Amino acid sequence: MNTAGIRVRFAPSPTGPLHLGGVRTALYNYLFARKFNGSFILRIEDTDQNRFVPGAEEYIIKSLQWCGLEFDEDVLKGGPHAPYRQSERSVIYKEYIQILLDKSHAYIAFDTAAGLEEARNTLSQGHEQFQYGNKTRLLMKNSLSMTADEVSQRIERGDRYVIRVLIPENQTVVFHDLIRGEVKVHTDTLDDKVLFKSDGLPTYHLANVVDDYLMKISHVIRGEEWLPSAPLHLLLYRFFGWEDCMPQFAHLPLILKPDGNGKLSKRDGDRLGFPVFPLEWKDPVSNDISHGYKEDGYLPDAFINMLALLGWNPGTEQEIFTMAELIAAFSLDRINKAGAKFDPSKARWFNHKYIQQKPDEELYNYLSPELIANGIDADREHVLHIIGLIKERVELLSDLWKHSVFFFRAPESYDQQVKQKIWQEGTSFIVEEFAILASKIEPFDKETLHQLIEEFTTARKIKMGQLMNPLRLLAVGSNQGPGMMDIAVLLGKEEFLKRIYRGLKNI
RNA sequence: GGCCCGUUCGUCUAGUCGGUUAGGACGCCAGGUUUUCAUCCUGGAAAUCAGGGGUUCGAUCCCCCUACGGGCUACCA
Repeated sequence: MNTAGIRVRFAPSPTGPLHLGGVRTALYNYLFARKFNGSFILRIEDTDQNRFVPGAEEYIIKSLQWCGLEFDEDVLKGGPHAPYRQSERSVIYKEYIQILLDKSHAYIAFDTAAGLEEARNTLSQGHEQFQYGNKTRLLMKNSLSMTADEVSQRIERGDRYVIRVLIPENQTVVFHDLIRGEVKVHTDTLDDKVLFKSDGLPTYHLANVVDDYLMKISHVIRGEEWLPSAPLHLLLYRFFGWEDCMPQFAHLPLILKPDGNGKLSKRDGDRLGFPVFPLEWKDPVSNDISHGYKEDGYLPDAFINMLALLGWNPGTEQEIFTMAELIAAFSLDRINKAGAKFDPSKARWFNHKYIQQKPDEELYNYLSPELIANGIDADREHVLHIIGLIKERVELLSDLWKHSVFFFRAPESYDQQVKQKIWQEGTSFIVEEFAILASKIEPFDKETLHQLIEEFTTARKIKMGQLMNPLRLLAVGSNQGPGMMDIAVLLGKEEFLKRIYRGLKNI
């Protein structure tokens, strides 16, 4: 493969929040670009004003930023092929659609919505659906079926019209997809797609071909939903005479819902309780809030790692990758053909792994705001210590607080199920005896405490658990947490004993 | 309906020159470590490679058909 001048683009439509699949498409483009020292470009495909959603573009940019996918050219920083928002490039498309018109590869069509509806009703024969194409185009109201005079008259009087591609008859379009190999389609099954809408803006098909050409895109890496229209795009390159510099195509498999079949959608996340969006999204119309990976406590590198392996694999047994490792290992030919069902529990596993690896200092940044929000003013060193003890058991960053709260607050209730299991005749007495001895030790550190516990349990002929479990229940309120001695030491002698006595009274 | 794409453990996948006890990971189960819960360690169950035909001494791997699943089929991307 020629790797000189690699340029790829991520081209979302700002019609709402970017979901998992979109992020993965962006990621694969990014990985591919970085691997070959190419350029990664963001192009906003906002040619449909009806579907414009305020805030969506900002959301997309912020999401990708959070993921660590930085663009070389985009709407904010510009670049040699600005503007990068298609709504700002409308003059360009007008110029190019005219070329197609002049070469008779496109034609003007006046059909109204009602007219098309009628055609769909009357021209569908049996099981065959109406298709605006070689069999029907002469029956419709367009520059092919009308005289030139009639056409110009209609235009002059202000009739609205669209411009359709004129699909050639009886040809086979063949192209090579980098993931799927050779794909062949007969032109008679293609319809005369609208290239230019009556509102003066192009449709995706025209805009993406013109822009990819103008922006010197070398590879188009996009979702499988575009595969059926790829032959049309190839035809457009041919009509423009750009076939020799046409980008190579790679159509990615879809991400499917975890249960059943079909494309993953926002609904599945709500239904099964996992986020499908990188960042939280508040719908500007309904005000509905959708969960985001960030807000739910996922680390961006874990999220990216998980996504990278959903549909691609390195051919080795490595599963944990830094971005640099992903860039080094990535290749398009190791992308799977079949769709991948999304597995939320694997996403959690990745996050768990990443949290375990994270330095305590970094985790501190996530826990500290939560402490402040809960009105806790704790010494940084102290908190760092706690994080070191609990991090191996937290799956989500948002669990950091849940797993450490008892270090900052004495329990208000005691798990009665646990009590039933561990509290025996004489437990209160043992605990009280122990508390008296513990109050005398100095220093109150792990070693000294350990020694005391050894001596105490040996002398009383009891098992360690008979002492430790009740202590834990009184100090923590349940059967959770790191080693009991670590907890006691971190709490400090005074607080520890206070909890013991208070607990004995209230349990 | 038409066109296109796909099909290896429940899930993500390895397997790319046809000969493997079909490997790994998540999840699940069991055991061990531990003062608890987790972590961690060990082990286990789990795929007649969608089905049927070929080609071949031999097919997960090559060819064909069928089934099933998915995508597309807008003046949306």
